[in-house]
Amino acid sequence: MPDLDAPAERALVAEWRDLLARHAATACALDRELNDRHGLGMSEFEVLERLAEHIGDGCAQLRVQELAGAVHLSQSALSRLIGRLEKDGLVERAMCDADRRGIFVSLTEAGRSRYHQARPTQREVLARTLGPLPAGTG
Amino acid sequence: MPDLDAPAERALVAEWRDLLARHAATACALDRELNDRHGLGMSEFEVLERLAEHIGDGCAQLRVQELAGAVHLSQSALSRLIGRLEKDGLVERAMCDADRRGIFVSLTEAGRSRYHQARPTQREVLARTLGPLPAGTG
DNA sequence: GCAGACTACATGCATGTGCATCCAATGCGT
DNA sequence: ACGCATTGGATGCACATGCATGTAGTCTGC
Repeated sequence: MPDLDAPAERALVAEWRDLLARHAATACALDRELNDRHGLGMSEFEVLERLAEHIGDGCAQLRVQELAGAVHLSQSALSRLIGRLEKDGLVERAMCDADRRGIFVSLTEAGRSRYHQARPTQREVLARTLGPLPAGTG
Repeated sequence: MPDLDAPAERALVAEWRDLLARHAATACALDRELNDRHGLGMSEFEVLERLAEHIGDGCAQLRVQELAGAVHLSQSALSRLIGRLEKDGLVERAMCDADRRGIFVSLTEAGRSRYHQARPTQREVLARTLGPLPAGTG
């Protein structure tokens, strides 16, 4: 059996706590600023960004499942998130011919515009929150 | 205005996505295993751990506010979390004489026992999930 | 000692999430 | 072509969270 206070274990716990702290700080700040300034949540922005990035690939559409992996959300949560974005006119759902059960999600003009407005805000928050490594964690 | 595709910015985004991925993977695995094997959530475990650690300080009690900072939860969420732990008999709430509006939270025997049972599980998941750094992130 | 500001915690409410499930469509075996 | 397992996505439901607010206790100024 491992000794429970081994240095390796303490380092692991410290790393986990640091990860938790950085995630909480960044996610919180991101959610607040994106919401206040652009009416977007953190995950909504991530989805818009994936869609915007994918457009560069030539095909302006992405299946729901692919997005799920990108934003670390369950399939059901992503389905509703896309529903919200669609309700706000930021994305559109379209069926795809090959797999008629699959849904293609694409950015609307409004969605592209909103994304471009929000991106500097997100980058700014990331720079502010992730940039400065917290010196003393323990 | 900054050029939006500057390397520094891309590095920032990559760091953020890595953080998100590591957090999601670890939190998800942790929640699942702690729940399956010990009936605890991730945050519940964290609270028990803080309480257990604090006992070593000589005083077996912690104010709710102090726990909030440790688990990155809102005050209301923490209040309800403590309520759940109390309902399960894992912690006890006690008033403190000095500030009668403050609440001291302390581990019960059952809580201490549960924590000691759950700790190896948590450490195991951390080692499995955080230990192997993902080599290729970009 | 009392009024008002403030602090610590609890609670009503709206919302986002995951699990289980449901529905539609595809693929496979016969 | 038909039945059955599987996949992609939507939905009912339970639950955890955050915000705003409520309640109890403390502190300051008078």
